[in-house]
Amino acid sequence: MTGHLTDAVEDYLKTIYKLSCSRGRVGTGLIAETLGVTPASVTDMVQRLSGEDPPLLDYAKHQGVALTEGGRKAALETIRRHRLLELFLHQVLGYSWDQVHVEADRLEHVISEEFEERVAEVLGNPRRGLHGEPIPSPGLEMPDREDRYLLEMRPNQRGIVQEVNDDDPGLLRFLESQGIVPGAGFVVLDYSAYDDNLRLRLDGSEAEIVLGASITGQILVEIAEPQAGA
Amino acid sequence: MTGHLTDAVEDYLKTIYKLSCSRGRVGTGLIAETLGVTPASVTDMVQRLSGEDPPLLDYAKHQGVALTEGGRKAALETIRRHRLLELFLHQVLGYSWDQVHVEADRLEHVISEEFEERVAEVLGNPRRGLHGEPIPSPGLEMPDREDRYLLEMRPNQRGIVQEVNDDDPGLLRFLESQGIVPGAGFVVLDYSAYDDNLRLRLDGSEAEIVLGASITGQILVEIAEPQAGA
DNA sequence: ATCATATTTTAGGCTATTCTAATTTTTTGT
DNA sequence: ACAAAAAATTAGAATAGCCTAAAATATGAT
Ligand SMILES: [Mn+2]
Ligand SMILES: [Mn+2]
Ligand SMILES: [Mn+2]
Ligand SMILES: [Mn+2]
Repeated sequence: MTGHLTDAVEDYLKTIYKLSCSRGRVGTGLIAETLGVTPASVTDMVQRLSGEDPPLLDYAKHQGVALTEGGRKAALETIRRHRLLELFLHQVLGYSWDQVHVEADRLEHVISEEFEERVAEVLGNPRRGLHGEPIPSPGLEMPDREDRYLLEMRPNQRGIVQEVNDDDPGLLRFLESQGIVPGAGFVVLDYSAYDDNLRLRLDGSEAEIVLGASITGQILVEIAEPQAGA
Repeated sequence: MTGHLTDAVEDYLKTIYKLSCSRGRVGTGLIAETLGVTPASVTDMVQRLSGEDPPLLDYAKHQGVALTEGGRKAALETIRRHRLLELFLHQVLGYSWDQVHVEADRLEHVISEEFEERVAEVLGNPRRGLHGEPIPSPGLEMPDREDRYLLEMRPNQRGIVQEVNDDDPGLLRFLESQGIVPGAGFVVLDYSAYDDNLRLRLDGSEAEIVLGASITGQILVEIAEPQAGA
C-alpha cells in the first residue's frame, strides 16, 4: 500500500528525479542545497524513504541515492501535476510565466486525480509546459530528449529554444523581454572563451543579445546542424 | 504578526465559526465530533490557539470556546476561499455540485491571495456559492441573514430555497434530482407531527415531495409570509 | 601513505498534530 | 444534597519534518 505521500516526500522525489537526469546517483548535499534544508535532514529523509515497504529510493551510506521504479513514478506524477498546473494558471487564470512556478509548487501536492484530469482536458492534453518542459503522459511516460544547453553552442550554429528554467522569476521576465521563449529560432554569432559569453541574434530581429553562462546554462535548445549551402 | 496558519488551524477556526453561528460558545466535544478528532485533541488545540500572541480563540476551561475578532477574520478568509473554489471547480472545471466540497476543503489552505483574487474575477465576484452559501466579501464582511430551516415551516407557507448543506454528496444528488436547489420556490402542503415529515410542491411542478427531518434540517429557506388574498 | 578538507551521518532536540488512557469537573436525576 | 453519568482535561506517547553540533567517512594533494 503506497498510502498517501506527504508534500515533503513529493518534493524530495521530484528534486531527486531532476538531479539524477544530469548526474547519475545524487549526493545528500546537493539535494539539501536544492531543497533548502540541511544535509542532516536529507540523510534522515532518504533513510526513511529507502526503508519503506516498497522503497521509493535506493540508498547506501555515503553513496548517494537513486529513485526506484516506484519513486520515479511518484516523481513523474508530481511533475505532471506541476506542469499542467503552470499551464492552467497561465491560460485560465492569467498568471504571467514568472508567477506560475511558486503557486504550482504548492498546489501540486493537493489536487486530486480528478482535478488533474479535468485540467488536462481543459488544456487539450498538452505535451509541453509553459516554459517548454515536456509533460509526462497520463500513463507517466516521459519522452527521451536530446536537447542541449545553449551554453554548449558555438558561432554559426543555429538553434531553437526548447525550454527555460522556470524557478527564477527575474530571469524569466528578462528572457521574455528579449524574446527568448520556447520555439524561438536563433543563430550564435560569437563566443568569448574568457567569460563564456554568447552573442546571438533571434530570427526576425535585428538586435543582438549577449548572454553570460549563468543564463545560457538555464536554457535548453535543439541545435540545427548548419545547412551545407548558406 | 499572524504568521501563516496551518491547515489544521484553519479547519478548526472554520468549524468553530460555523458552529457558533447557531449556538453561542462551542464545546470541545462538538468540535471534536465535527472535525473527526478526539476531544483531547481539541482541548489541546484550543488551548494553543487561545494562548497566541493575538489570540484566535477565547477559551476558559469547561466553558467552551468563541472566536476572537482575529479568529473570526481568519475563519472568514478560509470560508471565502472555500466557496469561491467550489464555484470555480463547478463552473470552470465542470465538477458536479456534490463533488466540489471535498476538493475545496483541501485547496482552501493552499491557494494564494493572488489565486483567490483571480478566481473571484473570473467568476464575476459572486456573492453566493454553488449551494447558496453567502460568500464573504473581499474585505471579509458577511451579510446578516434571516434564513430559517425548512424544518420550521408549516402547511400553506410558501418559501424559496436559499442554501443546502453541502457536506453529504448523496444528499446533494438527491436534492438536485428533486429540483430542490437554491432559488426554487415551493409551498408546504402538509406536516406530520409524528415524524416531522413535510410534504411540499415545487413551483411549476405537479409532483409532491415528502422530506424527513434529517433532510429539512439541512435546508435553509426564505419564508414568504402568505399573501392575504389567495 | 598520510594528513587536511569536504561530505555525510549520527545524536539529541524542537514543533505541530494526533492518539489512548487516566483523571477531573460539571451536570443531572433522584 | 449526592451519586451516577457525561463532558472535558491532563498525562504520556507517536509520527513527520526540520534543526544544530558532534562524530565518522571519503577525497585528494603532497
Ligand atoms: Mn515549475
Ligand atoms: Mn512542491
Ligand atoms: Mn463546501
Ligand atoms: Mn479544509
